[in-house]
Amino acid sequence: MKNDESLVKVRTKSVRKNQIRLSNERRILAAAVKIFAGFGYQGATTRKIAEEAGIPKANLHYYFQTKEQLYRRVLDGIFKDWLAAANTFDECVEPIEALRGYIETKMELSRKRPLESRIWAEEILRGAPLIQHELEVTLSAWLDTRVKRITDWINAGRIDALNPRILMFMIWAVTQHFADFESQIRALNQQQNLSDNQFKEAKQQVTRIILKGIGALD
Amino acid sequence: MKNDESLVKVRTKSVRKNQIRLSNERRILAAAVKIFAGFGYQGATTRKIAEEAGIPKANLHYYFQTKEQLYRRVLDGIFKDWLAAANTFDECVEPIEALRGYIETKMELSRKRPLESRIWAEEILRGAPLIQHELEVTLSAWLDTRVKRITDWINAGRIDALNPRILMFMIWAVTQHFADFESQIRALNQQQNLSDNQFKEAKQQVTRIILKGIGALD
DNA sequence: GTCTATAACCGGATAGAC
DNA sequence: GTCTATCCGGTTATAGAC
Repeated sequence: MKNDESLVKVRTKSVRKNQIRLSNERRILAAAVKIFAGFGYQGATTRKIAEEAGIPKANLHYYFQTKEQLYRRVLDGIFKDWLAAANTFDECVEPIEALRGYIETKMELSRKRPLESRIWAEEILRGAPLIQHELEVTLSAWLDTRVKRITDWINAGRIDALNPRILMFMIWAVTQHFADFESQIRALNQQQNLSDNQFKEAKQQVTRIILKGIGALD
Repeated sequence: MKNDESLVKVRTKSVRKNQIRLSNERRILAAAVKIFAGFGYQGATTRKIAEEAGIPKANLHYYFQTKEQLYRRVLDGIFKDWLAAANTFDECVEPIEALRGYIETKMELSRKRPLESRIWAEEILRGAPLIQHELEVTLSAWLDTRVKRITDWINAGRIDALNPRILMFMIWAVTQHFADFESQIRALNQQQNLSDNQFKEAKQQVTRIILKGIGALD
């Protein structure tokens, strides 16, 4: 009897602790995304992140031992989103629909989660010191799969003959630009972020130029 | 006589000093471009820059009182190059030639001076704290001029109806991507930078897709 | 699990001799 | 104009009381 009770207590306590840990980790990770995006890896300080999360700095180090560990966790989350954005691409058979869906998904991602895009961009700018291996293995394999599909479309005469990798680079470049260079776009738009209508127009124009440019609309 | 001699001496000495100053400033600025591009503004240290320039840290501070002043000088140089890249654009009458020339010039700039492109990109990523005003005034006026020309082409039916600003954003995004995301491209190209031939292919494909995409080839 | 205090270190900038 | 030594402020990370 006594044994059972104490077991229950231990389990209850352990569950609650896990909930506390999870909830605190989420708070910290959300704060870290903001601060890393705003100041870069070097410019971000654990003090700023802790302040943003509303906890003492020491608590942050209790949950994430080092700044680099925290940063890696943030990058991992972003990488998963990146790969998942291709779902639309894979589900569609037609080149027009697959590419349109992918471009629109990436544009939406830039609109709704620009911070993550900027953290990714900075990591690449710095030479991808922490994610180089992931790029070479996981992203490379991911890209190969999509390259094959595009090659099939070319062989079937559905789109112009072109280098599929360079097409993907173009799509990444254009869509992520709206997140990564947001401050420049704002400065060139009367100090206003693009309105929903302006962004919709951008999305449509980007999609149309690329699809027409590769002969998918011929 | 004595007076003349001393005047000459002073002038000679002054000229030599100016040459020393100019030559040292150039060394430091070149080193600063490398280090700022490789580590970002926060990650770059005056010690690293001084080492790269082959001088003691104190000398660097003799020529540029603060790290921020040095960084501003670097940014100024980059901004001038950016604006100058539009010369081809302005010299050509035909939309095809003007845009082709501009895209190719920007691609060449990404190829030959990727470090500068990355410094610019990081500054924008961080919200353009130091160059916001230049963007709002100088770059904005620069862009307006090009927007007018594109609008004329649209009205003359030479290219499709589109938002000229978004077209320019697309061109910037795609061309600068080859400098800013070089490490990602390398990881997806068997850990090799694009060869001259690969880059040439990229340049041609980028130009073709955009020109065809906006109906300039119809 | 939380928090205050602090150790250990590093970076920007300068003093002052040469 | 050059260089060594140093100050000062800020950063990561941890010790140890609660």
